[in-house]
Amino acid sequence: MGTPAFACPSLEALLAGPDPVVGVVCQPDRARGRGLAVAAPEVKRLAVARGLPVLQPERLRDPGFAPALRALAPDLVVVAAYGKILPRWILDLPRHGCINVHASLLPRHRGAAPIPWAILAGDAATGVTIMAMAEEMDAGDVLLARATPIDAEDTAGTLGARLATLGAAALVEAIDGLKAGRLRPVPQPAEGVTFAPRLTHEQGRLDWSRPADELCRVVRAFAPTPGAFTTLAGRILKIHRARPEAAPPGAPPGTVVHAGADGIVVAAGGGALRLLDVQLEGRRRLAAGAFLAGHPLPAGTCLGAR
RNA sequence: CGCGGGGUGGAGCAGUCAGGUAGCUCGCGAGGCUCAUAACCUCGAGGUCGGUGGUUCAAAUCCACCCCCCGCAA
Repeated sequence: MGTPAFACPSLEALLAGPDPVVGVVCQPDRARGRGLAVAAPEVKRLAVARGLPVLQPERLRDPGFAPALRALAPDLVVVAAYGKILPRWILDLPRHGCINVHASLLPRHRGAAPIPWAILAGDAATGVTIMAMAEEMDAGDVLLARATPIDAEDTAGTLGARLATLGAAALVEAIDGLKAGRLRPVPQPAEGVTFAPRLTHEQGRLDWSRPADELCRVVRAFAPTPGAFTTLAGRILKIHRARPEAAPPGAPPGTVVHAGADGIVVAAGGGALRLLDVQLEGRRRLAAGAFLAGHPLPAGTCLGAR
């Protein structure tokens, strides 16, 4: 059971393994994007390409779903970013239970958005955890965890891709371990629990009164989508890539203190943020130099005015 | 039929409303200045203005249809 791209490497890994994948469950196709075209989730596209049966219940208690899932008779259910809370009856259905691929080192960052939250928190490292699912969200016993350092250039995109791969490998390892009987579920420590709820678009708005290194983390956590943003003359300006640095003294937060091919330097609450890749609403993403060719930014221009 | 912005020399933009010589900031090439330079000055190359059709003496500009890119909202 999984829905977005994060779950695809895990599904691929299962397909490559010795155990048959009897079916795939993902969220329903949704009207999304420009023009509200109906689009299938990434996992469904992969499953369909591999000829797997796909279930897409709107609600898990839809009358047709339970019989359909039971008919697949899974011995084990693997969940990776499915997007719905599983009720008791599903957790109890497979003989070997349900295991989950979670993109953090539990008990840190329980919830829907562990990857951006790890970046926002300034964590030096994060990872994936394979756990035996319990009713409480992301609180199940840990079977296996694998860490990866968070690089200063990492974005939610790059980190997510890496964790998806790491998660797939850990999943295979965990299943092997379970079959060999050498994996023992370990309860999560009571200390160190944090929560990583879904991010709202508004949380990507850069508050220039905040320190530059914090703003830089927001940029990385929101990249590539939905993107951190500020405003320029009332229009949304997305910031795709930026770097924190020391600020010249005296410039009020949000003020452009330098603009050139080497970046647009904006004063923050502490230090300054050098904008490297930006995108004006309705326009393409551009490097600072290219952006400035058509949108001159005199020093003193203020960003983020409301 | 969700709302909206856009496609103009290699890059980014103006010009479109009030049809009539293709503009700006860069990049590129040549020359000059300079101890020197990514700086500065001069000159230059480079565009069937997304596509098709229509209106017109004349279309980047007006009309119709199509293709592509992007922001918002979900």
